[in-house]
Amino acid sequence: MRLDRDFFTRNTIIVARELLGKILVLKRDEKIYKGKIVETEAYIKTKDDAAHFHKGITDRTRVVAEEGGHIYIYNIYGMYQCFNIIAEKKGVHGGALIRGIEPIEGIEYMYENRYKKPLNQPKKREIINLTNGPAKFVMAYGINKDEFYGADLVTDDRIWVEDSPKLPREKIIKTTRINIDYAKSKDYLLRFYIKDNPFVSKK
DNA sequence: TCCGAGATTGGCT
DNA sequence: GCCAATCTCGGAT
Repeated sequence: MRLDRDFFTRNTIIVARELLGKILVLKRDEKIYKGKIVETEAYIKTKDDAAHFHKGITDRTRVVAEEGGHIYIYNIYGMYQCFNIIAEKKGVHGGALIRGIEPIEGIEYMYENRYKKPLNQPKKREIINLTNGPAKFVMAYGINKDEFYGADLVTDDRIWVEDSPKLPREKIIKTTRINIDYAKSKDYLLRFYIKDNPFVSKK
């Protein structure tokens, strides 16, 4: 069952943590992609200079001002894109970066999108490498900014998040975020991942 | 096989 | 010039 508005319009940190274990579903050309969210990071509205919207909303980040459930995609390092789910009520700024996904359905499509060749006798390492990073699963799903920037996971008919049973507390690891050494907020414990899951980008 | 350094790349500020 | 990243290749294990 699709997560509704009430899931996304809560506090950013709660949304980021509870997204673990949920299923990101994409339907394109009658092809279904499904994957379990295994790693997230929260970017929050106060005292977080690692957040793109820290100094206020710009044209790049305009969707962050929308109500929770919208999709914020940004370009990074010229060649990659990262996928965030906006949280909080309209006008409050916060979002969760999805950093890792475990493929569940449509693995053959993900494999083709990543390696530009059909899936045939894949190595275990190749499967892990499909979706164990924030730009990797975006490439695997074939998501791009032009197509999905600002889309709404609550109402869109191409992409949504499906509910799943709440994870037990001991399966959730809470730690520091990745590659934000430049930020004063680098030591905030705003990264969450599922313990022992191989599709987590970094332990 | 694993790990670190270096190259890659272009929009944003 | 900087950056919510990734790939490749070399040398070490």
